Amino acid sequence: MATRLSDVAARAGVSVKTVSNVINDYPHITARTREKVEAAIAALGYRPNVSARSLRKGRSDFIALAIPEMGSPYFAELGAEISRAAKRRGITVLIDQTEGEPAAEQLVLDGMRGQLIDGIIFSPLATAPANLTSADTGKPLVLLGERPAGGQFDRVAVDSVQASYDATTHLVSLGRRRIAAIGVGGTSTGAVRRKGYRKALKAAGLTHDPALELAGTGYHRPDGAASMRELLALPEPPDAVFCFNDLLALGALRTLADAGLRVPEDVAVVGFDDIEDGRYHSPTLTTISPDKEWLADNAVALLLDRIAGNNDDTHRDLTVPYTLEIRESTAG
Amino acid sequence: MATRLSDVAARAGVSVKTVSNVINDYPHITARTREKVEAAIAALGYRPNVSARSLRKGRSDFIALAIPEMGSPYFAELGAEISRAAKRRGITVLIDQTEGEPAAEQLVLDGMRGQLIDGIIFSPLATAPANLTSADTGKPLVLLGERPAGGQFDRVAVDSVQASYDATTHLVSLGRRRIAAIGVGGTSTGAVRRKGYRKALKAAGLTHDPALELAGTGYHRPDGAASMRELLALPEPPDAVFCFNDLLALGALRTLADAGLRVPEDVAVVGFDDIEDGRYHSPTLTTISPDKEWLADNAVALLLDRIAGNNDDTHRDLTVPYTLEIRESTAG
DNA sequence: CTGAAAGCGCTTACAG
DNA sequence: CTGAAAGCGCTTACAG
Repeated sequence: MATRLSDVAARAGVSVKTVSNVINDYPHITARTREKVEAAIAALGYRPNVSARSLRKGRSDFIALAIPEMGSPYFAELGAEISRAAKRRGITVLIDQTEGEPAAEQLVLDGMRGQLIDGIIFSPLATAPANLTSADTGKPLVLLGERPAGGQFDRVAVDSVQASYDATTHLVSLGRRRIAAIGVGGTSTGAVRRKGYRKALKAAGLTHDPALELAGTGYHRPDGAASMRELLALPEPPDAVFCFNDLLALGALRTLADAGLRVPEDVAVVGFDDIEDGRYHSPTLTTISPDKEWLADNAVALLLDRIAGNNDDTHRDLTVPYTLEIRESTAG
Repeated sequence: MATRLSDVAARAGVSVKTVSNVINDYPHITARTREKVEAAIAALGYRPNVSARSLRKGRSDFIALAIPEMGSPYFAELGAEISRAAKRRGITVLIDQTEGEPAAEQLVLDGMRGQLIDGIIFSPLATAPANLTSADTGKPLVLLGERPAGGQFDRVAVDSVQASYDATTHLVSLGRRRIAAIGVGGTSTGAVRRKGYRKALKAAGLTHDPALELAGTGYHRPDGAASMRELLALPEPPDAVFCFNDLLALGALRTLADAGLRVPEDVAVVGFDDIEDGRYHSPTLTTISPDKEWLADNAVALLLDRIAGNNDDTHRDLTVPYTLEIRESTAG
């Protein structure tokens, strides 16, 4: 039915081994032999069977990317970059949507893929560090995000404390004094970014007001919109808001527009992620812009290095470069 | 090294066949045997090797989704829905980013996946119908989008002519008379949506003005922004714009904001896709909203039906339900 | 229900 | 360079 290696060999008049050598770019093939084999491959439309290859070699050249949701712009953009970075290296990426559910994340770690993948890039949301430690994937794993890896795994992440410090300090430098934060709850992202936020307030001689720190229930536009409504209902509303991601900021901007408030005159807004929406929103959104291409490229490179067998015990922790992009939402 | 089926069999004190039967939910297993086997699986942490299974069965329970780019909101949202729909049925989705490049699309069709996948859901951009016809994937294929399938393949798509007619007619009903269109160029999407646009103008007794039909170079925000700038530079600028997707519309809104024009008072804007950004933009975006979950579920169901062996010759063409969501960009 | 065996399509020592 | 053969881990007739 499907053409096999042996069919190609027969047609080219060479051994199976030689065809395999050609396909895998092994040395010691004369140009003439290579030509013959390639002609036979083309004539038969032969494609190697990856299941068979993977079964035999124990390597598939597939890696998994496990993210909470691919419909969310930050993860969509990141997934696109990681796919590209992998493709450049001849690797295919399988994307797992965990929806942030512990069970789904555990499935990923348990090797749900049935030994098909060679390694995994994992952006955890629900899984606690303790569980991560016990996760015996048996495959190399690179962590994304602020969740501390406990020195167990390689990790690639923005220095969120410093970035949040910068974002908040920017608002301080504008003369704002009642600076709120949206997204402090739940995840470790919230905790880490709040740390930088508070640090900046302290450095500016401001005390943080618990009433201005909103947790919300998630990191999406509706959560930002709802949190902003709470802030506006305060006896003394804020004159600036640092949202812990752009989606929250976009939701907050929507609430401010509905309330007829001017941005940045009445309330200045800063986000985090630099997703494309923020660059076209009215007003355009000031934000922390991590270098996503750098992130993707280094995460893939790190993983492939481990897959290739580099197992030294010094687990690497890479810090993603970022910039603060000042746009209309803070600079009228 | 890795535990195998035979290890489980040995530990459970049963035959390899019995373990396989349990794993694959075959009948005629006593509860007691099943328990023993499941205990052994749990104790050993056994996971079936999908490469071996796929090699033997000729089926992997993997399908591919080939889209131009996963970083683009519409495709990101659609990909998320398709992943979910597939997961519900025990199927895993591999996502291929073609970047709309002919070579990449051809690779997909040539079965680059090396017979790993059971079928493919394909959203073509560059590949012409003629090439599609000749594509001998050897696997079931479901087409997405307006590109006519020529009766060759199953297809799931919005009735873009009708939807564009509705969008344009909505602008007419607002009393607008100089209604521009952005995105008429290049792709078959542009051609089809222009058809509906012109039809609506004609039905309203308006003639279409070539100066108001902008092709642009793509379907992203910058393209929409640039096209809108061209329209504003016209001696007689439009009083409404139908953008052939939301990204174009969001770019156009940005240009209008920069120009100090009011939406919808000066210019009304309609998009197509209903991506989440449009629901939070200021102003919120009126748009054609296809039922993405319906689309995803039916595309997956159609493909799995073919994979299961339904090969009747009546190729199916499913029409995705949609609504016109009227928001601030047309209803002040 | 069980057990022994073949075979899916590769890669890889092995002997030449 | 070639050729013959083993084996990756499954599933599946086959005989019982």
